[in-house]
Amino acid sequence: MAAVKHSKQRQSIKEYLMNTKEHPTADMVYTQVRKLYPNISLGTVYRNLNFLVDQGEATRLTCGDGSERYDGTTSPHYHLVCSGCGRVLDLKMSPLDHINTLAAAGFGGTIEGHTVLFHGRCPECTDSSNLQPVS
Amino acid sequence: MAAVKHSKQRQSIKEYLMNTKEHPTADMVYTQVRKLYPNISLGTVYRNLNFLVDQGEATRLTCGDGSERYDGTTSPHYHLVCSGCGRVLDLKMSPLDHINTLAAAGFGGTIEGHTVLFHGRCPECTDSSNLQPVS
DNA sequence: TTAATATCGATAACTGTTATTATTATATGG
DNA sequence: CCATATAATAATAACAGTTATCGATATTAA
Repeated sequence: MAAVKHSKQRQSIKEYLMNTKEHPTADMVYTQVRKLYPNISLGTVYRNLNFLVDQGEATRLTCGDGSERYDGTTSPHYHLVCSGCGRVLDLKMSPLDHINTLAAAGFGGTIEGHTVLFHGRCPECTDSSNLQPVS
Repeated sequence: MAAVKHSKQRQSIKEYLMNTKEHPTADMVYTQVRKLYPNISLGTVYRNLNFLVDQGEATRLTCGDGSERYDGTTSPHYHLVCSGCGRVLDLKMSPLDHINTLAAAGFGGTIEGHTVLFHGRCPECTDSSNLQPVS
């Protein structure tokens, strides 16, 4: 049954995830939550991020930049990775359900879902031609 | 200028990539190419895979399964990751150019491209309900 | 053939993540 | 309110994938 117990650390990680639009990596979560709980361990951050994803309370994003990112918004939406500053932004567009049908056409198997990642430049980097990562 | 020199190892890696539909990881490439060049180093495999990607002669696929995969087919197409056997398969569907326009609508930045990864079950795993990875 | 240097093989180093373990915090029943 | 059981923690070791280093080797051009 594995009874779940509450912990301040997990709560803090969850609240940070739900209130940020940063799509943070585990290390970014660690940096933030350490401000409230200076003794928190990076292992605790990873363990709880995995826990939250398993519970469906967070989503893991694989953006191909070396480390996984986490998103407290679990409703389906798409992301853009900015080639200027490296940030990951939410895009306001409806779910592309029809592309599953397109993928299934002529394919003998089963399509269960998809992930889409757009790449390009965020509004700031489009305007300024900024090429540097944000600090 | 960095003059490029030919090497049997690189040639062998390139030929394997172009002739397989496996979407192999670096380690899978290493295993294969070692049959022809038993002394090849894993570092050489990584160096040349990166080289080929940089030259536009191969594509890197980030499938979120821990290691990068490589594809000798550089023309745009989409992939399915099978949740049964873990393989990555090509899908026969046309490029979804219109979704870049959808993403750009109401977004202040610039859309340069996208990647799509479908998840589901390959024909074999759909038929057999196989849950084990292929050997 | 020789000289210059790109590439190699071997291996160390690095990064992101997971596993281990003794200790601490949380929940529960008396 | 206290005792007990055990989930969660902090610290740290271990692990996997990848990159960097470096002396030796192979390729190219003169």
